[in-house]
Amino acid sequence: MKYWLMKSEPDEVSIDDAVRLGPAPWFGVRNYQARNFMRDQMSIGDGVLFYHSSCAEPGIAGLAEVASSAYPDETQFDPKSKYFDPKSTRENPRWLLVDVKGTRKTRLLSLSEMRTKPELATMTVLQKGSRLSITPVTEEEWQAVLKLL
DNA sequence: GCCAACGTTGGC
DNA sequence: GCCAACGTTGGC
Repeated sequence: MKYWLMKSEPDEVSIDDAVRLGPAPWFGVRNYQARNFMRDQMSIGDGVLFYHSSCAEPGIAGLAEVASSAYPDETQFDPKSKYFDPKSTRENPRWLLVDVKGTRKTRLLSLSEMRTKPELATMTVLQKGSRLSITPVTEEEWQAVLKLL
């Protein structure tokens, strides 16, 4: 059992959407490190901190869990999608994803509040220059976040 | 809209 | 394989 923080723009998919939809493909990741986490390290049932980014109040907005193993992201094959990748083929797909199931909306633990908590200071998402949309969360960090929600 | 930080691309 | 140029992320 591992833990993760996954960023989503609430204008695209919010925690409300994720809870309502149930298990849904986490499409659109186009970064190799983030892809590799999904491909190599995620397992069904892993805990996910659902983070709202690029919005008025960025922060952790709810909880979710990994709901599938990795499989190809269909949007890479769709020329009409903004995630289309002309260099990818069905025989050798470049981009994989997992299904993520929103489990519950929580209070918003804002980025600014997170920065005030010493017990969260080790979180990758808080490190300077960190931009990855998927980052691992330690057991200690996970427990510390849960206590604050 | 700005810009720091980081990732990717492509010429050599 | 290096690295400059360019693109993207994402908070502010």
